[in-house]
Parts: sequence; structure tokens; C-alpha cells
Amino acid sequence: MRTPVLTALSSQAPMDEINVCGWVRTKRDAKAFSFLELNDGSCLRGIQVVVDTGTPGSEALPEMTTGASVEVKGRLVASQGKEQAWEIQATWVGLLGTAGETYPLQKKGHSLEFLREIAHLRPRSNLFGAVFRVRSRMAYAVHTFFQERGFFNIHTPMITASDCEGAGEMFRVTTLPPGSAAKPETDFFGKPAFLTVSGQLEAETMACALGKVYTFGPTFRAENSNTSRHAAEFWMIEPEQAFCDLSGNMDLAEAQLKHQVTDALTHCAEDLAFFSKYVDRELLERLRFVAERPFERISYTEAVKLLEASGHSFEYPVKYGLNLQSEHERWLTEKHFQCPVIVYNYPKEIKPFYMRQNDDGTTVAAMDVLVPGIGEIIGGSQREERPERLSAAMAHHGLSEADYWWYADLRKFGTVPHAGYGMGFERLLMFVTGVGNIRDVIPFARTPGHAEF
RNA sequence: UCCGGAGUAGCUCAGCGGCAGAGCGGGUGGCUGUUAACCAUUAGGUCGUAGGUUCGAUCCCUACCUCCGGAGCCA
Repeated sequence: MRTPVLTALSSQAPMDEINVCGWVRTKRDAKAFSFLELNDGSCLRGIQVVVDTGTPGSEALPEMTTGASVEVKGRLVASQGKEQAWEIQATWVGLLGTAGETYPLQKKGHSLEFLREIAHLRPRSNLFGAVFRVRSRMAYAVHTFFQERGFFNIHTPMITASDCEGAGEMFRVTTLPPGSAAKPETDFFGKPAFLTVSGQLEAETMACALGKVYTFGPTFRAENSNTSRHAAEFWMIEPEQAFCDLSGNMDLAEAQLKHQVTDALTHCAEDLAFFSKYVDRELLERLRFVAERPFERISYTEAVKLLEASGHSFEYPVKYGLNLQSEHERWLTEKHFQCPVIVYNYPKEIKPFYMRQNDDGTTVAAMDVLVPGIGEIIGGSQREERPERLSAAMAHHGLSEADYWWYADLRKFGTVPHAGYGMGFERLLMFVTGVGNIRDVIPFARTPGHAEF
């Protein structure tokens, strides 16, 4: 039976028999033996295999080049070398698949741009192996965080006919032939359909029945965004709580972010150490800081005052009623507070219709969580639960109440205060790994003009 | 989509109005309980594409394509 490299490397004692499979990272030949370094993805490190000349199967050694897949049987023994505690003294080696001269991954470093072109092979590199192990762990931690707090995981539709959730351009879903002038009524769903940009509205309905729910799945935006922080297909976590206000929402967001970071520090220590060494030297320090310290919370109004008084010259104007720009958000979180910041109570004009209007009549109970290096990682709000206020807001935003009859029904039948937020999973991963481009924290990125693989 | 930068060997890059370069990777030979080993040797190029200027363009100019960074939109 195959032993993962991770298990072999963490062994407490020698083993008389061990079977390891993996891909060759590097081979160092001597006259009487060869060193093979095998990595099987179970952890960052590979295991060193010593193959003496004459070992059964060793005649295939010339073909066991970087990238080749190999199976090894032998003994796990203490290594004579300084770099590792354990190594395998092979008693049999088998070549599973050759890699040849055209194998694109070298033993030396590659640029991230080049690796994106070989997205099917890049997880075999140290960096991407680490990124995708952390991605898996962070997905797991999303579920443990919410499940342990009594949230139910709900599955909202990926195909939706709500054509205006206020979150951006949507991808059309249709079975009509390209260029067809046929009416939407004749299409598959009998009306225009799209890929979802958010499960929030559906999540609200579930929260108003199950109490505390969360979604965790793919979402789609057809925006022509060409930045390191946007993808056309990305994963979003959207918790929604009934009987909850904005303050409780902020508490949850802060607790979740801290949980994710703490979990990564605890369970992905080796991979994080790698990022810290090769990607972002201040990563560990920043993560520990975030895990321990309370987040700053300031109102939009206070934020504008701070920015106006900063003496810093911004490219875009700072003025009450205008959206905070990236440079403003970065100044707040990176320069002024130097920690995550939650900005809340935004002017209603710059926020979507579903956010709850505050008593001041000018702001809504919205919040954005800003983190250093990424900017906005979470956006959320308390939802408008008062029917007449919701109607007014929809009219103000030019939305047809008929299209949202079921959403309005929630306010008609046993309405409750409720709140929730959306967290971009890839942005979380960028924050946790220090990787600066969203294309490098998702296995196969979908961005404008790119759907290869 | 807008602004800026960059496209030269498989990869990472240097170069220059006048014979196309290095390191790494690949091949070959050697050496060593090695550590992204080391030493020697060798192959490898339509200098992004198309025009233009020039005696001569990889180099200067224009357009286009692609990638990167920043911005907008947002998560």
C-alpha cells in the first residue's frame, strides 16, 4: 500500500517496508547510486530516495528525469545527509511515466506569468502545490466555522432569472442558437436566464426559515475587469442570519476572518512558511496580528473625515457621498490603522436597494471589511426588513416589484431583522497566502479572454 | 474599458542603427552521500506580427496582437 510522503517524513521510527509513489523533482547521480527526490503533493517537501546501481528496476534510472512518475519500494531509514531526517533506501524502483526533454517545469524558478500558461502542470510546483493545499484547508475551515456555530449550509441556484441583483454584468444562459432573434419566452426557461452573481436574495429566504445559513459556491460576473483582484468565476461565502443587526454582522465577519487565519497558521504551517520566505516576508507577522487584534470599526462619515484630515494627496477626491476609492481604502487599512478596518453606514445613494435604511434617513446599514494588501475582502449589510421601506428603495432604484415578489413576501410574512455578507474566497486566499494575483489562487482562472483548460 | 510598462534560445534576462549573447534547462562525458549538486563539452534564434524610415532595423517610427502593473466596476 502506498504511503504518502507526508506520512513517511513524519515517521517516528524506521520502517522495514515502505512503498512511495511520486513525481521526480530532481535526480542526482553518483557512480554507484542515484538520489531521487520524489514529491507526491501530500506536502511541500519531497522525500529523498537512494537507488543503488543494480537495484531491481534501476536500469530505468536514465528516464527518471524531472517530472517523471515513479514508484519505489524500500526501507525508511535515517538519512546520512543534513537536509532531511528520513530517506528511503530503495529495494525496487519502477518507472510509471516518463516526462522527457520537453517537460516545461525546471528545477529553477519560473515566472508566475509562464506558469499560468501551463495551469495543468503548475500544481506540481512548490508554490502552487502549497497554494492549493491551503485552498483546500481554507474551504474546510469555512464549513467548520459555520457548522460549529449552528449555521446550515444551503445551496442556492447557479442559474437565475433575477436579472438585476445589483452586483454587476451577468452571463446569459440560453439554449437558443447563436444570433437567434427568438423571443426569450421561447427559450429554455421561458424567460431570460443568467449565471448567478450572488446567492444573497435566496439565502435571505432560507435564513428567514432556518435562522442561520451560509452559502459557499461559485459565482459569476461578466464585468470586463482586468485586475489582479477580479475573476469572472470565483467562489463566494455568503452567511445570512435572522434576528441579527449590523453590529452582529460585523462580529461574525471579524470572527470568521480570524478563524480562517488561525486555522491556516495552525494547519498549514509549512506551506505558510514557504510563502513567508518566497512570496511575502511579512506574511506571518501580519496573519498573527490579524488573528489576535480587534478590527477597527469606523463609520463612513468618520472615514471621510480621517481621509480629509490626512494631508495625503489622493488621485481621486474625498468627499461625503462619493464611493471610497481603492487608494482611500488602502490608506485606511495600510497606513492609518495598519490592521483590518470595518467601514460601516454608507450613504444610501451608493449602495444597493436591499440595504436597511438608518434612522438618519441618509445612510444604510452597510459594512465593508478592508484588509492590508487586498482592500475589500468582505461586503455586507443589514437587510431592509420593513415592507414599505423596501418598496420605496426599489422604486428609487428603478426596480420592478413584480420581479421580486418572492423577496418582498419575506417582509409580508413574519418579517425579521436580518443581516449577512459576502466574502470572496479567492481574496481570502490571497490574504492568507500573500499571493498577489487572483489568477494564482484558483486552479483554472476565468478572466476576460481566458477560458483555457 | 482607460493609463503606463514589456515582448530576444525551452525558461529567466542582457544587448545594440553594422556577424545574435549569458545563466539556467536539454544532450554528451566526468566526478562526488548528494541537497534546485559540481566540472567540462555541445545543440538550440523568423529578436511578437505587419508596415514604414534607412545603404543597412532585433534596435528608430506607426498600427495591431499578447502579457504585466495601476485604475474603474466589485468580492
